[in-house]
Amino acid sequence: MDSRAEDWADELARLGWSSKAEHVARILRKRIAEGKHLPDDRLSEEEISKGVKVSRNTLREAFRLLAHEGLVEHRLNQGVFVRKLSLIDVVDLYRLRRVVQPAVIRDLKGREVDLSRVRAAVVAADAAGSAADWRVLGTANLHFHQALTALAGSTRLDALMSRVLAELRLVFYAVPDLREFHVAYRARNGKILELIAVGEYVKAANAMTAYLRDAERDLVDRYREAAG
Amino acid sequence: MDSRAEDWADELARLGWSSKAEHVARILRKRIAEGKHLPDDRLSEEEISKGVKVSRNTLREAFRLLAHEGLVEHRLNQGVFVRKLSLIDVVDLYRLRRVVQPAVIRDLKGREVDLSRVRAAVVAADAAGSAADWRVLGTANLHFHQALTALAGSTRLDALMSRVLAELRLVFYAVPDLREFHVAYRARNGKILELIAVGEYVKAANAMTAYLRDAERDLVDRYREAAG
DNA sequence: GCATATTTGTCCGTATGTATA
DNA sequence: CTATACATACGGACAAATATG
Repeated sequence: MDSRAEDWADELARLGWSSKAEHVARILRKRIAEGKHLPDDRLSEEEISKGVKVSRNTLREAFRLLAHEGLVEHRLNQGVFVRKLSLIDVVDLYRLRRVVQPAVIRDLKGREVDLSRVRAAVVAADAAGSAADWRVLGTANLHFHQALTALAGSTRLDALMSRVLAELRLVFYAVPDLREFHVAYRARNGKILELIAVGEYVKAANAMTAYLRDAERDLVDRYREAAG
Repeated sequence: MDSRAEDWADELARLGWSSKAEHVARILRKRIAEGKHLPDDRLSEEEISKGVKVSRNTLREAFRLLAHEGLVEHRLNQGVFVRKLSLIDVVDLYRLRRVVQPAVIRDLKGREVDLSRVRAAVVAADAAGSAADWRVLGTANLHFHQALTALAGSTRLDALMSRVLAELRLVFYAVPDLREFHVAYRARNGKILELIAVGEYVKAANAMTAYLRDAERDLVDRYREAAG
């Protein structure tokens, strides 16, 4: 995509520490999430290493990290590309979500739950409804699901869902206009939250299952007609 | 741990394909699983890069991969160490398993399932019962759970469980003698399999939940008295 | 507490192989 | 088919941090 020098400037500004490779990975992760690099874009080693001012060796370390997360793809001797997910990937992602997410809800029984973050995500989604960019709404919806799985209280599960939703965002970018899609499912998120709030965990879990099934079918259909 | 030259020879023998960094990562992953590098061992860059005959830069890429999987740990300016899991990690791992694994079983309802791989793992565990090394038995038990989650049919879920169980193996190495532990739970694996085989998915899922709860408590207790 | 040796973190130059115009 | 561009991998270099005596 773009690669003007000033484009990197602000990312470079806050050089919070960790290893340089992690830091660069974080920058790229964010840029991909924001759609600055779209699926199938090549991430040139030279261009980016110049942009973030790290050596190519260090940059390659960062690429490995992202490749491992499934955000970028290594094609041997061709470099790394922003991943373009196949239909198989979409199905796989939803299959995983249908296992994990309803289970998280079901397991809330008997525990005290703090729904504030979940509620905040729903509110944000409502607010984003009028926004021009559907990506804002899409992101809010993803936050809802992220916050929901966080209720399980496992950092590893959080990390998993974070990566799953990041991959899903790549799907969003590979499909033309998803405004309608995100709007349609926003309401259902709110319903699920309400069921949880009143302790109807089984119903909530079932609603989640149904939601995931419908969203998958919908997305698959759109994906099919978009590319192939 | 050990680092004699001939020790690397056989790993080097089959230079199956992929990038060199991936290949080195595979070797190290295997060596760690086999206990050749124990928790808290330092993995010297120079030593290993000499051993597998790759440059330090390439080795560092491999380290990043393993660090990302949680098998090794980067300590700034001290290098990478085989990860030593804390009690918090153990709890986190089991919390995740208690969400995912029973859910996988519950979702088998209405689908045709091929239990051959699961059955094979149980058989292997039985066979390993008389083996001198409890690690063989422990590995067989882990294979059982891996095969079970594979029934969900999601490659990402497989990858997740693969990493979770690899981390769990690190816990095993950090605790003195787990022979008794593994023997105790082998039987319960078999019971779960039988319940699944006759289509009693809910009972099987509950059995899995109970198993995970007991195993966690047991492991945590042993871990406590072992180190701290 | 200090000085030295060791090891990591980072970068560069370069040689080789691979894909694409 | 050749040329070009690029990724892969290597080895060397140096500063900075750490471990050791």
